[in-house]
Amino acid sequence: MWWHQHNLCFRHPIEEDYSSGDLEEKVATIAETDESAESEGVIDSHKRREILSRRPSYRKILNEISSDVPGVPKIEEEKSEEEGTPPNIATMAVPTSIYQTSTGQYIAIAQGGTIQISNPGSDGVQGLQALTMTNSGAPPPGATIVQYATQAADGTQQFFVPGSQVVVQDEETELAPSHMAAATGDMPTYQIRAPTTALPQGVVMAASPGSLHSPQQLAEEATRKRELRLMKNREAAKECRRRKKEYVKCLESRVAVLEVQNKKLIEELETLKDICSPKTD
DNA sequence: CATTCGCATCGTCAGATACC
DNA sequence: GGTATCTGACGATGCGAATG
Repeated sequence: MWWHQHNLCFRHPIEEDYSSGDLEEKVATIAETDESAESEGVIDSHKRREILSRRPSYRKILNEISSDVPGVPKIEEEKSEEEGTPPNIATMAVPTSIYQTSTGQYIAIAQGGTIQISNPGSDGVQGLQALTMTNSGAPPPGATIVQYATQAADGTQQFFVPGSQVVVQDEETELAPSHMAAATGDMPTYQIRAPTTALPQGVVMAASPGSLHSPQQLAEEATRKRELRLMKNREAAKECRRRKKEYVKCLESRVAVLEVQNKKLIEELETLKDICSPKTD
């Protein structure tokens, strides 16, 4: 029943990257066979159009599915990064801030001054590297942060962290022991430095709220807000696509189940026909 | 080897929807 | 009603296979 209702909701004039429209139609056809098209004519055209125009989110749809149908996995709220923590970072401090660099690396700054850096290409925070800052502390009041990194003129990577400091990736693995704990293997090493130059293009240091005065600061604030919005939307788009994939998978499995069910019913019907009208010859 | 094609993925925008 | 979130649409990019 739920499926029939959702099929009404799913019809959408234009499908996106994953054209699940055919699949949904297929499910609808099978479901109608399965449930004898009982709602046919029940919904008047106006109401139907209203329903068609509103498409609930994949999370909502799948969660409803999962509550109705045992075995259908639920889409978790924030599932990707928090849970499924790989064993190699199990002993690390819980990050309080996670930033992403322009190269796709993730930097997690934990309480106690631990910086965790994950390489791009790995899902979530796999491959995190722990770096302990000995000179880390609470950021000065009013100074907030920064989720950006840049390629410095000397080819090193710089990450900006709370406290107006810069995490600089060494070109050679040459560690500054007073600053960082030892990184193992061929992991890149990093140093905490005071920023030597003005912030690179694209890096915005946010001021504390209420301290914005000049048009330049207002513009910076606007830029920061935009970057934040874009970052959030980027993540939202990723999450949405993940949910859509899951949703399509769910539809596919539903199709498979209904096809088997349909086949069985047809066979049963044939058997009953044979029993009820035996051949005379 | 260069080009083309199809496909997957991503980032962004804009509009719809959900939430407070 | 304002803000946050979700998602369709679009364009860009990268990759592998097919083709000339």
